[in-house]
Amino acid sequence: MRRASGVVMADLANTLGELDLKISEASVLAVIGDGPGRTQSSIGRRLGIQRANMAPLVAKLEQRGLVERTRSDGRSSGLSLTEAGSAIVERVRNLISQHEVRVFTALTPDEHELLRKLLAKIRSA
Amino acid sequence: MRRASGVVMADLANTLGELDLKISEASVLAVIGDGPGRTQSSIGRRLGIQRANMAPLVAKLEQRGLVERTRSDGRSSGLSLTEAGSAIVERVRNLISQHEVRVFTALTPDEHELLRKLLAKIRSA
DNA sequence: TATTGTTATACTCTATAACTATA
DNA sequence: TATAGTTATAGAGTATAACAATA
Repeated sequence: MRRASGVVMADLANTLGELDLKISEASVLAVIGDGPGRTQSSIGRRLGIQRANMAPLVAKLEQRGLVERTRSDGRSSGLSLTEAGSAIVERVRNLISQHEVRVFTALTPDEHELLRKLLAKIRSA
Repeated sequence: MRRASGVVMADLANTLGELDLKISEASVLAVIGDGPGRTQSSIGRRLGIQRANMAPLVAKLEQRGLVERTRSDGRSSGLSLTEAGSAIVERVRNLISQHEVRVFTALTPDEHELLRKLLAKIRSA
């Protein structure tokens, strides 16, 4: 499992490198795109990224002008995509689609779907 | 996939920690147990560990008295388990069995087997 | 020329601890 | 007390480059 994951992640990392994004960064952007306004802690919990590691990650995305913070609370901000952020997320989604057909070409759609379900069972066990 | 792998590997690392072994170290010991006499480069190729990273790993196992080298070539040695090494490999195999039932408890044996096959397809694609 | 073992090095990912400010 | 953000730090895993000795 570790090695299959390694193969897939290496291809994904390579693909996203084209946009100068790490997998974790692209994931965060995608989550913000799905539903703006979440705090970085909340996004971290959803993605399994720790608070401590979200801080520099989000700071970098903000510095690149992809994400902006809107103060919601004295201690937290809701995150949303800038125009540039929305544009890059669209490109991310396209690249991920290409990546998926490339990596899962050895599997039928049914097998792909089954794999997702089996992995989800393990993740939540 | 990355996160499912993370869950499994975290449990395995924790389990093997009882023997003060990393996953990579236990893997190397198991491969040597399966067929003594291989060189460390050969073992590295089989496990996807680079030559450069095998050196300190094997040196550590040798220092712990688990592995010994038998000069085969002017530049390489065949690796085999010491008595202590054989003993620990047996404990490793038991711990891995326990780990597998624990982690794959959410899957039926058929699903477990299917998962193995799907992952193997991706690995070699 | 190619391979083995080795050292040094660096980057990523992940994890914990501790601190501040706020709820 | 609990939560959000932050900083610093440490442990793994993984990767490349370079070298000596040997095939």
